[in-house]
Amino acid sequence: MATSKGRPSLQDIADEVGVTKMTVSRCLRNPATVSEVTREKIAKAIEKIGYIQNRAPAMLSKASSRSIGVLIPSLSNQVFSHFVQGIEAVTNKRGYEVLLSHYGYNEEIEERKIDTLLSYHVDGVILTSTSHSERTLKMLKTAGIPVIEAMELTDNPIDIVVGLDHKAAAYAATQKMIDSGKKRIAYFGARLDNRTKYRMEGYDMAINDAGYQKYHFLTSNHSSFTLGRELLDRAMSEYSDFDGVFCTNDDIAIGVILAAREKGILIPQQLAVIGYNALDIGQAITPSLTSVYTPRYEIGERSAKLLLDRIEGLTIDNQMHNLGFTITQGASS
Amino acid sequence: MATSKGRPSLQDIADEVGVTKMTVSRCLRNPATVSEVTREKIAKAIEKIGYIQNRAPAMLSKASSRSIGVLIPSLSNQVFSHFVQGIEAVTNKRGYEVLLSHYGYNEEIEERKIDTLLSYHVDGVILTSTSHSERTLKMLKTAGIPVIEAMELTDNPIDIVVGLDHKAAAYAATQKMIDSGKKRIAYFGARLDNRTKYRMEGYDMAINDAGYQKYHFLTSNHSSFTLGRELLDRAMSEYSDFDGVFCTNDDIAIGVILAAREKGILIPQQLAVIGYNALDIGQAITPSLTSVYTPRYEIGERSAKLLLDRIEGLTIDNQMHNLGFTITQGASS
DNA sequence: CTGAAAGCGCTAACAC
DNA sequence: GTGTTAGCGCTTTCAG
Repeated sequence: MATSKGRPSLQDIADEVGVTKMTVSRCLRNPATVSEVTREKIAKAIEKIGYIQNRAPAMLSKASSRSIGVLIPSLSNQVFSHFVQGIEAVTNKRGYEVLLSHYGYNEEIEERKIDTLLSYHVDGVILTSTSHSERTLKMLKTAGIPVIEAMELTDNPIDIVVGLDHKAAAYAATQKMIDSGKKRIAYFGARLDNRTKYRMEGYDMAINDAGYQKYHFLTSNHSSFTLGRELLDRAMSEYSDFDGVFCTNDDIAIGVILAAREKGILIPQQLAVIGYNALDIGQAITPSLTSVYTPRYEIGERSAKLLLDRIEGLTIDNQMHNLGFTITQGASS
Repeated sequence: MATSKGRPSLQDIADEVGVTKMTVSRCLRNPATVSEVTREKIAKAIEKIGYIQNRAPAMLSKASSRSIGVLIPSLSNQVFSHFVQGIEAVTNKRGYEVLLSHYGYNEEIEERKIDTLLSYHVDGVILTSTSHSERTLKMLKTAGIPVIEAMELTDNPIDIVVGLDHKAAAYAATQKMIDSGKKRIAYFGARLDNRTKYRMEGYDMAINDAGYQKYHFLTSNHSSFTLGRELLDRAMSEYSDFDGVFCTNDDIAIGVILAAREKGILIPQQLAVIGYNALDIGQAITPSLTSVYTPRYEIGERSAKLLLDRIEGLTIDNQMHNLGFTITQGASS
């Protein structure tokens, strides 16, 4: 009976203890259903043999895998790090595992990664975008598992959406600059993903409402600190009398502040700067950065909670969860 | 025959086409072994039905899962983002999937994550540290799969190690400062993980060899820009006449430069600063940061290559792969 | 509280 | 080029 070759199985533990693998299986999932003596013997045997769970059979039977898939666009952005921490705070507590994938803001890669996650029979998926390829949508539908779209809102959700209104946030940030008396405000954008587009729309609307002129400076390059400098140079060579910049993220905003200081431009007197996401580094520079704080940890938590609730069959009251934003006042505006 | 309830299976496609699932299975894994007519019919059926792969049976049979596990300590550090990109460049090309986990520099979490990865029957694992819990080591041994330890070197490897000599790199960086005439050089360290310790040892050795005095300023907080400022304040209140700082990472170094500039300290004349990792932001500030470039992308590539080679049964010539470092000369030293 | 049997979906090995 | 059979390791169901 003892298999004893290759990776240990429940049978190996059962043999060691002198019961059937069924008893061991029960003991692992619900210790209370096994007598205390047996339970202790099994625990010792598992320790001794070094048993490692095997998820394959559970996946094969229609049983749930107690794991969820999470897709993030980038591995080097604190925003998504906080987001995942929020998710894991919930999954840890409720006994689920997270399978993590990143797709570099690329819909095709997203599609491939989702394919892989589904092949592992995840019980649900959390996505960090609201636009997906046709095949992605079809696969998710075929899989028939709950899906959360997180970070941004949409009128056309797959199912549940948890995020914030980036357009409104950008509107508020731009309006704040307008209120402070700035009249020639530029928008610096990088990497043309959805959220950047929403932010630009918010900026556009605020500028329009004020009756001012729009100035877009965009690049499809990945955002970075040096990009802020480049965009500032470009903007200044085309128009010299800006008095404000709303940047699509903090990295660019920091780059702008650093470059502006070198050029002797006074911030915020000559040029007000507002960023987006309110990352730590904004507090390390002088002047400290005014930014839009996005509650990504909370978005992660809420997303996971709703997903697990739905997986476990609870009914969700509403589909759209807007977790808002706040503007953190720095000295740069 | 038609199952048609729940997720589509190979049988559903087989029924649609009028062959057995065996033919479909062959067609998926090795299209050349199936007639062209059948192949096309199967492709259409898969498209129509929306078949999603199921990895569970393959895992159950002793077949390889064609996936590897990768453990990284942090989700918000460009270093590991580059590292994973290097890995995926190789796995994509060779048809493997990556299962990603992060453990926040915590050995216990690493242990749990490895447990999970093994439960998915990954064919191999890439770790980003060389110190692991007893149980981690036992599990990896029991699983009997190839393991790579990446990023740092060790005398006591599990199997293959790919990385660089952080102590030597730190020694070189410190020596460079000494060569430039600096005599009172401090070390700023955060989060006391292995690599930070190696860097401190390199610093210590260089300072000792020069016959100078060591000055350690450490904190176990997570590294960040604001930390650089705090460490500088602490250092200056205890000793006022530093002329150089070697920082355990670029974030801290940037924080130091920004704070020093505010205090009117001239860099590098009054205070030379050297960082570690040579991230993009070091080029965005003035003065640009001198730093130690670590070839993490290449480490990722090499790690993946060696792991897949070993998985596929090739013999690996040597266990220790030192990929070196270079010092990028900025204006801060 | 514990055991026995069936089956999840796929693939390796062997026919034909 | 395609079909048949057996079995991976666990859980579900039904007995005892």
